[in-house]
Amino acid sequence: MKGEPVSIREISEITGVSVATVSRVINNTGRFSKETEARVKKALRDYHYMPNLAARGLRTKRIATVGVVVPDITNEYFARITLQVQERLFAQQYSTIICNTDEKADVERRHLDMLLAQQVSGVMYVAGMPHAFDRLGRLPAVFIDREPQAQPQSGKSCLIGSDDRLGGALAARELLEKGCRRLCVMKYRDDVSTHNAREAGFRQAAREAGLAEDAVRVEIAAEASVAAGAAHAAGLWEAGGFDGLFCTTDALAVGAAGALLERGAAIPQAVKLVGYDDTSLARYGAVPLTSVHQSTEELGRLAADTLLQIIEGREPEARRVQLPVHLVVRASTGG
Amino acid sequence: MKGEPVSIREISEITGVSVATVSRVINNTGRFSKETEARVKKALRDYHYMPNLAARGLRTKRIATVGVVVPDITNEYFARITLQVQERLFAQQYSTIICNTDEKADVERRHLDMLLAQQVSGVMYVAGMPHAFDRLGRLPAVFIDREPQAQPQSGKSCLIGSDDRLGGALAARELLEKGCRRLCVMKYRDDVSTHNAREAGFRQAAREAGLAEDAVRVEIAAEASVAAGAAHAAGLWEAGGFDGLFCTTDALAVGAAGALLERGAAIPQAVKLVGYDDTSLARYGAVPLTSVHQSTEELGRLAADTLLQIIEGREPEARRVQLPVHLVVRASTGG
DNA sequence: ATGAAAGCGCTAACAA
DNA sequence: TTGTTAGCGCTTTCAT
Repeated sequence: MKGEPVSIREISEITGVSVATVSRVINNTGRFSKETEARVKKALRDYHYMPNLAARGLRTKRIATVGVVVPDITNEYFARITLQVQERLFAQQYSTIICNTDEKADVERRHLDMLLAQQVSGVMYVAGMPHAFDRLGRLPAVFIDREPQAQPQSGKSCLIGSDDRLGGALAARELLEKGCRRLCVMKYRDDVSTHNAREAGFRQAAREAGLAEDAVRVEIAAEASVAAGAAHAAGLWEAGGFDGLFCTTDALAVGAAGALLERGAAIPQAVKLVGYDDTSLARYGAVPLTSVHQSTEELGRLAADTLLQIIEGREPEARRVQLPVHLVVRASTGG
Repeated sequence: MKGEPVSIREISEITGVSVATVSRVINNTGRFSKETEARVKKALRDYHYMPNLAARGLRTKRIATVGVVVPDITNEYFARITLQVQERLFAQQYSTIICNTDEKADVERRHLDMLLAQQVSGVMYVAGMPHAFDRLGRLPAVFIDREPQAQPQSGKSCLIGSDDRLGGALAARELLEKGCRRLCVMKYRDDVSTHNAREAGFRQAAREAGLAEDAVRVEIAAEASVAAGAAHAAGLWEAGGFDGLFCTTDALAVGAAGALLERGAAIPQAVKLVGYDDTSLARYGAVPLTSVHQSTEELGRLAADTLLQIIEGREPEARRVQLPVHLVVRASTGG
């Protein structure tokens, strides 16, 4: 089928026009007659010409590839965003190199070095932990979801997120409305902007509903896993109990649900539970989980478009976006 | 932090040796004195030299990048394999471009063209549907999980899979052992090698246990989704019922479980259910699901190593591998 | 042990 | 409208 790839020079020889003209036709730059255009295009097709992207990249110093840095691609929520970003960029003829950091700074650093060596034209951080910024320089970058601690000063970066405070508030209001008074928040780490904002929104809503400042207990989980959720929920329950629990991630909530049921705490009768991200675990889990839904489609789409705008030198529509979220109510708060 | 990237030529000027020698030191080829080596390496470090991969790729006609083609990265099973592959390749200094095809032939074709234009040194198909082979040519390729219909003749490709017949047989034996006699298989499509093998293994085991040839009903789902599983299970149930159902994918099984419970069919008392892939949905779903477990770690690791072997001209350890699978028994078959 | 120089495929001045 | 040419950063003969 496909022997050696044919180069622009061979097309030039075949058609009898110069390589420059062939290049012009390929890139639709400069001028050329309708007639040569037709001849060249025919040859391009007949010989299955494919541009050598390495050569083009070397010459132009930019390549239609962006890096996507994500902590864990097996996390459904991240995967959905990543997929959306990839599809959107692909539609604009960009390829994406997806890099999984496992939340490890040194892995992220190596990935970034590699992306820079590839001369990628931009980097998308999906829920990126704020690590290897020094490497980024003036490279166009868009951050989805999590806010980096130190914005690279270049002014070339944007933050596309959801309204996490609102998400936390929605969770609190749901629990309060369903009669809960002894509230807990189980959040993932203490240094992740989104999870902190969820907690803050939750507490504020609780305060506004008249609860005492210290009425909301907070538990911090080092991992966003089902196992961690179970362990922490067990601890909380034995340490005195509660009637409403907000977990800043569905996986934690699923773990909590399991541990609580095991201990005889009926959901939603004895304890009501709210998760975050509205993943399939929330929909199909043992206890259908009330959860805060973020639009991954919108997030990914907007982030991809914004990154392209920065790359192409246009002014991005917005440097800081907070998309709305909504609550999906299920059995874990009584339907 | 990071200004313009420094080139090999600048390092040459800084150290006073020729670019050729710098290149030799970088790639550890040819000869050079200990002394120049030290001087060059110091400069490399001091000035944060990063090779321009486009230039290198242009010159050597090969780039340490492979494409990974996957139908749906939001599928946990595929994501786990993909992640494993990516990590393994990354450890060997290869980057991966992950391409999501959504099972669409034209999307796959465009991805493949792009990968070829990038001059990737190989392609990994994760559960690839057998489409755009004509494009592949002699490019090293490894197929994980699904068998392509037309093997590219190059002899440059391998198939790394699990023992799907065994998986089907394990499912059948479990159902039979737990007393089921009216068996159904719900499988994903009719043209996917793995799912066909699962069905075949299931039927064979049923036969060997003395069931009549036509005692196993087969239902084909066009999508591997929870919704499709629910719809087909409902149809099957109303069409006459069964007491044992094997779904070739967990998502189908989860959907089936929901639909059956809705119709008053208790699991596992009235109906026993086996899924496939042992995803988190099986572990944490409404009905803990007995499921066939494949080692995604092993699959990904082996596939990555094999692809590298082919790329680097070594003889791959095996052209056709079938890894063992095992059954994880949970409540859906009575624990 | 090291250097000079060619050239990978392409784009972008500059010329004609 | 088209052609000529330089050169992107790197590796790799071929000299020395």
